[in-house]
Amino acid sequence: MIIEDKKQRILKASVQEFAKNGYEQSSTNNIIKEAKTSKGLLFHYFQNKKTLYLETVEYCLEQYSKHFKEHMQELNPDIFERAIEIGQLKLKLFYEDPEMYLLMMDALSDPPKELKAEINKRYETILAESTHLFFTNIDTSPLREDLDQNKALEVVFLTLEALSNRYMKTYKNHEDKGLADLPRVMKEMEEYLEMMKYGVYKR
Amino acid sequence: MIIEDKKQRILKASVQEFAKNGYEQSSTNNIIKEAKTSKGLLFHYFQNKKTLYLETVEYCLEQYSKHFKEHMQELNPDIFERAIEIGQLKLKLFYEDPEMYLLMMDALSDPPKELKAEINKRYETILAESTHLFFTNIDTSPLREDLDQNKALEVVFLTLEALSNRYMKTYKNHEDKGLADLPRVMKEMEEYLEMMKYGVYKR
Amino acid sequence: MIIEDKKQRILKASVQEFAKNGYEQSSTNNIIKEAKTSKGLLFHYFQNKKTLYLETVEYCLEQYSKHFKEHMQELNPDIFERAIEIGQLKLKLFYEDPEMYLLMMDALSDPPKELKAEINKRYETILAESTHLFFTNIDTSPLREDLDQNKALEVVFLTLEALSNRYMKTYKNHEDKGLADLPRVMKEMEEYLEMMKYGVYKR
Amino acid sequence: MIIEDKKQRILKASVQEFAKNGYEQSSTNNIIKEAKTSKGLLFHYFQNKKTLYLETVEYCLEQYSKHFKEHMQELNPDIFERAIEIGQLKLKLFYEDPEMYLLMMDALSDPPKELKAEINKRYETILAESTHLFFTNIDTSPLREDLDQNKALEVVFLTLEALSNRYMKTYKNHEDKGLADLPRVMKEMEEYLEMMKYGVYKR
DNA sequence: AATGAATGAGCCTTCATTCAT
DNA sequence: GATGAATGAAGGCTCATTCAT
Repeated sequence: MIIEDKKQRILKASVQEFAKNGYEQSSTNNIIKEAKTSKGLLFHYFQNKKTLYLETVEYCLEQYSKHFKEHMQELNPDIFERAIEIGQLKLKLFYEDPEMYLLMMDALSDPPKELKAEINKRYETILAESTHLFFTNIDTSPLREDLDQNKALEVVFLTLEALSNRYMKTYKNHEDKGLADLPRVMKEMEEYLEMMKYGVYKR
Repeated sequence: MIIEDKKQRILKASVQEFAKNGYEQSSTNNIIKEAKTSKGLLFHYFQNKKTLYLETVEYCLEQYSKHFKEHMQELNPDIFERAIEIGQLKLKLFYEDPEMYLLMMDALSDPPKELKAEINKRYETILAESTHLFFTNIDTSPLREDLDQNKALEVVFLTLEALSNRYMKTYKNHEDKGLADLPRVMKEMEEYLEMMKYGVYKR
Repeated sequence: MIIEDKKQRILKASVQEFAKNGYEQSSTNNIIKEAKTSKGLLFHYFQNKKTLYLETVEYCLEQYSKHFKEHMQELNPDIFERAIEIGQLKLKLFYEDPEMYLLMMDALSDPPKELKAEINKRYETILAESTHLFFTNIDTSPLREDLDQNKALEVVFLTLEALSNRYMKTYKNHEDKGLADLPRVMKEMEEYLEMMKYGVYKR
Repeated sequence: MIIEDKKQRILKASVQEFAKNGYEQSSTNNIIKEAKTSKGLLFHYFQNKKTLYLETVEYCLEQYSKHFKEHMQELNPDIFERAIEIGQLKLKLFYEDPEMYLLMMDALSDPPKELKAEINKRYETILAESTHLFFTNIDTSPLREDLDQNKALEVVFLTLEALSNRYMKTYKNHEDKGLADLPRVMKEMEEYLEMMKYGVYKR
């Protein structure tokens, strides 16, 4: 703990810096200033910027999945209920530490091209698992029978993603970094999912 | 024409560089190398990197809206038909010059921090107009009456955006820069929109 | 006249720019912007920056000595009266066009080292003449006999110079470029010279 | 000592470069070439050119006032004796390290526009003190009673300054950088002051 | 006469990384 | 483990000057 102090501080500072500025635009100088430590030490623990980024992302992911597992209840077989539950959980985690969440998302969905190969290779299992989590053991009986079932499930997934992207972009664009109130956002999410459920047109 | 030669080449090279690397990570060195011209000339035409970026984006937007207007048919009052038409048109424009399209999108949706204010100010009208284009004179009679109508329309818009984002990301992530075949993508888009229309659950 | 229009404008703009920023720090870009003409023309009339500077200084000197001769009265044989007259005249010329005066002084007393040789060679006659003007046909009879006469005269010259330097520096340091009122400055000058007088004159 | 080696060398080289070329015209490239070190190190110690200049001037001033205090004797109450003593001391210091002295003088009397505000603020106390040193505890009894006493003292100060300016300019203009022999210059200074003396003193 | 396109050297500054202590 | 001195390549940008038109 005490011995890990400095390394921890570097990691924490890295989360902030990378989340704010992205990989290339982040500076190890800023990081050590924020972490109140020295250049040498940073490169002693993490051989180079790449490694630092990779381990920072790894650190975020560990935190994330630890919390995720803690709060994860039994999965609801109804795709919409499940989407709401997962969406709510993600929102809660985002609220707890927005920078950590943002960095993780950014790293996974739009990694620095220098590291794309490495990151993709490293996390394809995780990504697959998390997708699996969403789609597995779904009760497909309420689905319209004339639809390609995979596509039907996927459109729910897609909508959830779109909402989350939009919300995160809103957060990033605001200077004050204030968070919209959680219940309102959850409400909105449910409304949109509801429309997916039964469509927007009369039959 | 001949006189504008070099300036054009700088602009073209800028589109490529900025689309590929983003604002900060792009290098004027790369641009002049690509445009086969000199540092001095670049800064003779464009006072600084900011201006170069701004004018490059402007150039993309002009090209885009010129083509857009050319191909724009009369707007269909049915929201889904309209979404399909607009979606198809955007896809076609994207196919014609993907980098130009990407840069424009990037600049508008996630501008470099340093230029955010300027870009937002400059294009808020355009953005408003293009949103207006989507939502104006829609026949709302087929919409379910128990829904908030604005939200209903918006969810269609959101879905279209989500699909387009996903598709663009796929393009960007592929090294070979091959384009998926157009008809297939259009087909997919229609399927997803269809699900929005009547929902994914039985009634 | 009309044909010389542009050349004149370049010259005028050069006076301003060189007076404000000195030789090296001045930019031909600023000059053509101020003169509302083109790069090409500047280098057509004046082959290079050096020549431009030299001719600008020459232009100032011509203006200066033209005015000087116009207003020059018969020289008073009393060294103090003469100092006052010359001092007043210089002050008046400075008031008429401060930048022109400043540039000229600067060029002669502290030329850009690249041009030092050239300027010194070109103006040593003028400098000699102007010094001669001060010292020639002085009535030395009131001077204390125990003094080296040349030194006695020179100390008057030196005092005049010191006052003028101090005044010019004051002008340059003020942002607003306001000029102290002329009569007050002349009064001050006379007071200082008066003190000198009893030092070098018999009683 | 050993550890400060490179920083010292940069400082020394800066004194030379800035004294020779002035602030804007000096190049950090020249400085590192002279100091036989690297670009990176210069900006590691001094964040930017401004800071480098400021710290270089500071360094000169420290050296100067250290030496000044060391050699300063009790102040003579006679204004001319005091002027001679101070003049001699300054001359000696100038002889010991002309570039250092020149840079300091230049920075205080004609600072780079960009830094004028900062320098003035930083050194107004020093300037005030050094002026105070000249004028404090003067025996005014030998002064002519018909004169404004402050002006009388000031004219002595002004003369000393004028002489020193002239001498420094002579030094700067000579390519060979040879120094006129010290005793001769001191002699000359005394002669000029002597002439002043009878102007402001009673007989 | 008049324009401004075109050039490349040079400017200050930032950066990730290495290494001696 | 911990520091920060040291490096040089690369960044955006300015400059005087030339030249085709």
